[in-house]
Amino acid sequence: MGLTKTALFTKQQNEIAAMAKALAHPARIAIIQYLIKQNACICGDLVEQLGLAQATISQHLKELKAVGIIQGTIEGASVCYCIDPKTWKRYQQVFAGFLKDVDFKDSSCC
Amino acid sequence: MGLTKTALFTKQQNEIAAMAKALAHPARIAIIQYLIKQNACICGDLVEQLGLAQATISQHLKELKAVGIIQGTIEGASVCYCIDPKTWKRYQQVFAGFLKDVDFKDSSCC
DNA sequence: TTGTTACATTGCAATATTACGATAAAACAA
DNA sequence: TTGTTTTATCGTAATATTGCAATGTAACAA
Repeated sequence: MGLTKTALFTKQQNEIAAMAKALAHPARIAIIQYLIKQNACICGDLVEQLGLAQATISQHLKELKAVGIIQGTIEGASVCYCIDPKTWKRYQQVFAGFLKDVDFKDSSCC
Repeated sequence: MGLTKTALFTKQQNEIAAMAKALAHPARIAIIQYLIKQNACICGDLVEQLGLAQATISQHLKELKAVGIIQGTIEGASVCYCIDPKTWKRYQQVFAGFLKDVDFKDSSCC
C-alpha cells in the first residue's frame, strides 16, 4: 500500500521518525551545516553551494521549514534562511533522549 | 529522476543522512525501543507487539540490520535480535556531533 | 511601464518506500 | 518421513521522494 500506519505507533515514535526523516537526505544535511557555518544565507547561495537546481533546493527548504528546523524571512526580493534555535534545541533533546546510553548485557544477544 | 545525487555531497553528509533514514519510520523506532527495553527478542514478538504483518516487520529488521544498528543470531528456528552496542555508540556520537550547540546570534536571521 | 532578479509552485518522469499475501527455507517434533 | 513453527524472500500495488524544466509571483530598478 505504501502508506505508513501512523495509528499503530505512539505520538513520540511518530515524532522521532518525522524528525529523522527531515534529516534523511544529504542535501538537507548540507543545507543545515551551511546555515550553521554562515549563520544565515539566501536560497541562491545554497543553489551555488550545492549544485542542485533551484527548484530542488527550494523543495528541500520547504521540507526543513515544515518541521520548523529552519525559518525564512523575506528580505526584499530574496529570502533569508536560518536555523530556528528553539526547534534545534528540541532536536538535540529528542535525539539525545532516544539515543540514550543503554546498559548492554555481555554480548547482548540471546 | 527520483535518484539522490550522492556524489554532490561529502561522505559525512551522506553518512548522517543514511543513519537518519534508518530512523525515519515509526515502526523502526518502535522496534529499537522494544529491543532496548527487552534487551533482545525474536521477530515473532515484534509482529505481535507492533501489529504489522510478518513480512513487513522482517523488511524493517532487514533495513536496521543493513545499517548495523541491530544484529540477529539464529536460535534454532527463530532469530534473536538485539542492538549492536558498537553501532549504537556511533549513532550517539554522530548525532551529538551534528546536533551540536550552536551560538545563535540574536534572533539569528538577517 | 518594462525588464530583471530571486524564489515558489506546478507538472512530470524516474526511483524508492511501505505494506502484505504467497511462498520458500530451515529447524524441529512426532 | 510428515507436519509445524519461524523467518526470509518474492511479487505486486499503493504511495512517497527526488529532481528538474517551465512557469508564476513579488520586489525592485530603470
